[in-house]
Amino acid sequence: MNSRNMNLIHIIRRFNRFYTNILGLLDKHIYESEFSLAEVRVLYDIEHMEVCTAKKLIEELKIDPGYLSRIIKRFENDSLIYRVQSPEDGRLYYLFLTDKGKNTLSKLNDLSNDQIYNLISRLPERDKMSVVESMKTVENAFSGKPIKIKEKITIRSELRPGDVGYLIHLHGRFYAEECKYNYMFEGYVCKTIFDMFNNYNVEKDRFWFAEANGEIIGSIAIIGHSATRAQLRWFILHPSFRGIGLGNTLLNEAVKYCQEKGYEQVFLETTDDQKIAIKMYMNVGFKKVAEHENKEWGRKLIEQTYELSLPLGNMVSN
Amino acid sequence: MNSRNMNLIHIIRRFNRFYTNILGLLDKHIYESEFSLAEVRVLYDIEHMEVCTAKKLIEELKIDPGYLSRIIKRFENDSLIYRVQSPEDGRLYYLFLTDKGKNTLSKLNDLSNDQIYNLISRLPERDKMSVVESMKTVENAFSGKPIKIKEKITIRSELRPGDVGYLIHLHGRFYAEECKYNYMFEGYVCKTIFDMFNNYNVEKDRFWFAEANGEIIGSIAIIGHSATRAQLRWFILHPSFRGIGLGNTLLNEAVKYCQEKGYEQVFLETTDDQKIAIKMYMNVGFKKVAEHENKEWGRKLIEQTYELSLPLGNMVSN
DNA sequence: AAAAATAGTTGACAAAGTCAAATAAATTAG
DNA sequence: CTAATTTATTTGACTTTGTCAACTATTTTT
Repeated sequence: MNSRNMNLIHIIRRFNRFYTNILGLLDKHIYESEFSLAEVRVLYDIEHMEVCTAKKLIEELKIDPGYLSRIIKRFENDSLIYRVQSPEDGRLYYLFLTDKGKNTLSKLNDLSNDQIYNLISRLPERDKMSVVESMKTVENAFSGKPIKIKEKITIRSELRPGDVGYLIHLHGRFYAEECKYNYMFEGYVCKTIFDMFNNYNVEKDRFWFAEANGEIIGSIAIIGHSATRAQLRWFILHPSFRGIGLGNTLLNEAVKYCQEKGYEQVFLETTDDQKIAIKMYMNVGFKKVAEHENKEWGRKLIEQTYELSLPLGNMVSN
Repeated sequence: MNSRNMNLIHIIRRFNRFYTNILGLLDKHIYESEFSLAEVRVLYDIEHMEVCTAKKLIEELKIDPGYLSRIIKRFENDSLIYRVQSPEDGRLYYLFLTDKGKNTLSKLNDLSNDQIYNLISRLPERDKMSVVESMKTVENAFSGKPIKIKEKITIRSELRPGDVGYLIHLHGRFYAEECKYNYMFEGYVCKTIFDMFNNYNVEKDRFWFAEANGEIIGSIAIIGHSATRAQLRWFILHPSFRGIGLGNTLLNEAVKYCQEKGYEQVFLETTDDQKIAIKMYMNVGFKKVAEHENKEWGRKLIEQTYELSLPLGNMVSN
């Protein structure tokens, strides 16, 4: 352990002492409630785990099984939670919050939020940003992975100022990082967006943005070209949020919209190296109808056009 | 409490849960020692306070007087500490570590250091630095010390993929928020970027990006139109980072570059509502040379052209 | 000199957490 | 198919940790 490391260690230890106090301060309201810290964490985890059993809580919270057992018993007596014995495995009991339990937790959450609000509200806006970014940095570094939690992702289809810029940013950044496209690609995306705006109409065109923590992490759009023909465009996902079904969710939203709007033909343009996206397109029924070479973006690529025919009257059948 | 704040609160709460676990992990070695966490903190504080009494420890550690009294008694029995009654005030007892106590604490410290070393040793050097910087940021913010924000901002003039997208994002977002421009403005910025890329040349064109926490929070660019004439474009600052001289820094960089490149005339286009920016432009010597009306972006605006003449041979005089 | 305040101590207690043994259901080995 | 083993949870007995109020000793205030 060299002296540089010792320096880091000292700073980290000081931070730990400091943050222990902050956490203590924030948890004080819990001491004033009828619940212990462990109990609140149990309530919280029951709410946030999809399937919750005592076993899982023991692992997650590193709590003593006997201790937990009694907490659960007390919660059940107070009808904050109820238990359902698993039909497949009689040893397991699934835990659920009752309405009363949800209510109680929600009040505790509100208190907790207030405490944190008090802590940060007096900070100038840019310091808030710095603090939050710093926390993300620490968390990412120590957990070894970018944070991704699917439940925190929201999808909205309203187009807001700044959205298309961010969309271009994502395209420029990740096509360069992953496919080695050059800067001309980002310029090309700018042009497609500009052209779109010249004909933009909320009645025929639609964007969807997936957001996590208030930041756009994915997008897709449908642009109408005629009453029956539309184009699917700008389908992209931040790499940290792939593989969790989010791409399919966006794609399905887009196709559903086409059906509802009565578009009979949807086409899209992509390049042959977008293997995963192409698989997803084909899964929902897109077929390749044309291809040609493109060298504009620093690599030799095959640009491909895919088309999806939507059966007329599909809406009626639903 | 608005939704932006709620987002911050969620991130902070997640960080708190996460860091509670980290702290728990780090404290585990203490559980394996013969001391409780409170006891270790008492030992630590006796060592680190110049003059230590029970009273001070009670205030510092927010520990129960009775509880502390017993801890001190035990420590004295184990001859980890010794007490000296104050000659001025017989109610006070000054607390000191014995050699044995110092030794014990030092071993505990070593354990603690090792734990932290394990935590950070597997991180790449860059991450270690950013973790430590982030911790300092959080600590400063919460302890009321203002964050020296300008120290955390870096300016780079290299154009990277994703940059112009983010630049468009900033324009779309903040011109809408602050000047009520409509979405067409963002489309217009896309077009200006696209046009620029069609003639982009690193020898004549240059971008500067101000970054805080790895995120772009400001930009400016110089685009050459001929050997002697250039345009200043895309000057924008995230509102949270205004008023700290950053705008002038960027503007000066841009003008300096023009001088170095031998541009004799620099012009820029803006709108009459950009009062603060215009003042900055005029401060460095820009003069209004033309104006005309523009209604494209949802408001009646006066578009203005400013021009700066750079004296020939200015470089020589330096 | 009496009353009030302060620093620390003590006893009685409650809350939080631990450990090992017990129970009940599932899985595996023979 | 039964016995042995494993797994999820529970229970009893216990320790540790932390709290509260009453107490002593000393100093400060009135």
